[in-house]
Amino acid sequence: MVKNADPLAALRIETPPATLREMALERMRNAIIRGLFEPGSRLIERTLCEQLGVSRSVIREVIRHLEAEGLVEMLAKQGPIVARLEWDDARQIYEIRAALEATAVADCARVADEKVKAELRKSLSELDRTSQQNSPLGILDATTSFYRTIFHAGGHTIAWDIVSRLNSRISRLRVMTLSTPNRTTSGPNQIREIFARIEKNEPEAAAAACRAHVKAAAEIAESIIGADGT
Amino acid sequence: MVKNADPLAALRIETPPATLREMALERMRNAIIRGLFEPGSRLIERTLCEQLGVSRSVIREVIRHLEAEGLVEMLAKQGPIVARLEWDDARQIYEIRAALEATAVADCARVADEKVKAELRKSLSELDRTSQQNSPLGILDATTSFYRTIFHAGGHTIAWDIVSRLNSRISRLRVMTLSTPNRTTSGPNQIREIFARIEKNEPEAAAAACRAHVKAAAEIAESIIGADGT
DNA sequence: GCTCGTATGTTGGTATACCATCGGACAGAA
DNA sequence: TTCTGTCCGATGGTATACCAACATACGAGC
Repeated sequence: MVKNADPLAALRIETPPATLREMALERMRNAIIRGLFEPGSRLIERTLCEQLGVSRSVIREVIRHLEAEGLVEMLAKQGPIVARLEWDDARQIYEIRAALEATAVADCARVADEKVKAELRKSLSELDRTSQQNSPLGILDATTSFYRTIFHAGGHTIAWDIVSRLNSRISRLRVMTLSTPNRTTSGPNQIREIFARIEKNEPEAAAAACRAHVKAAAEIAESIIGADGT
Repeated sequence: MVKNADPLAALRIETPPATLREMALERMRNAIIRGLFEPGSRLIERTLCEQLGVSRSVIREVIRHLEAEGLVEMLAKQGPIVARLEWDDARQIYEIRAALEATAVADCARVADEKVKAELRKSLSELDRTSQQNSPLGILDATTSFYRTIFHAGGHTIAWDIVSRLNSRISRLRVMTLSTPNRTTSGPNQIREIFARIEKNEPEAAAAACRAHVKAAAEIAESIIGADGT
């Protein structure tokens, strides 16, 4: 009975996470988030089969998953389309984000040790790099990594799942928001402010900075979406 | 071009929402929420096929959906099982609920008109009836309907989706919580308190009452789960 | 010319077939 | 008795086949 002795744990052969379905899910989700498909455009199952090189069973199961995530809508008698985003939905999403992120940031500021702060600094430098390159997608990734650290530091794994999912629904909006001229500098500055408060372990101030950040993003988003109606 | 003239809207033939998949999804979700399957128990696809009278394709797509909802977990090389619930997850869920429900309740208290209040009263009387019958499932339904009204009144449809989904993940816990001896009376009393504040349009007080309600539920849940480790 | 009916192709819904892998039972050897 | 090798049933992963419903195009009839 030498089972699961800790020193032997390293021997474990990790199961390849490679079912076709999981790979296809990853690809599809990314494709939608990255904006490869227009919102409202139809997702023809057989076409996707060819594009991804898998069978319809796989595609259909992936679509079910994305449907539950809110990235795909089903039109009765017509099939799946890339989910459209009403401004009212986006507004709600920003509100929920503000609530959850502020809580997470505050908790993070309470417990953050040097290790967490170091990780956050790393994300920040990545943020600097990508924002100098004016790369919205890069900024998005860096911001995501910043917040992921914050949520996990405070033990808010479920809230992080929710926020991630909400973010993927407004990803297009976020990219447009980030492409706004002065946003390229103001966004990172606000995030730096959040970090500064976390660094000093000031929960309330950090949460306030976080709310301000989300609010600013929401306002830019509204001006964009109000203008073009997408 | 007489399309969509309002008076004619009633003529529209509603699409029967009846694809096998949707029906199966509903049944399966309910079965899990109602506790017909033990958490951790395996969901054998072919068995479910027979039980529901549909093919594996349908079952598998439903499982994909439930997986994304967090009601089902996939074990590599073993297949789907009913999701288990760690106390830490439940704790997080109660936290998130407290945040979202308090916000919704406050907003509802701001905008609630007589119509909303009447609806809430209806749910309350249903709550009375079911709690006198000592019917946990009935109490759950009435509570759900109470909160649904609140969330929709304040326009928080997305938050409602999230809360519903979270609640389904802790449904077993909720039922156990409601079965706690004094909970049968204390729960409804707290909800009545929330309503009283909404009725008087006192947002802050309503939110506070709501937080107290969720907190109490969480504490009972912790005592239960701490005791039996389920 | 306009309208309606019909044919056809596209598409999603559903069922089934095939395969690799895993787990346990069983048997044989040390 | 215990360990080990093998077999077989169970199970999920994947692919394919079939069907009904819808959309479009086209043609007949007014």
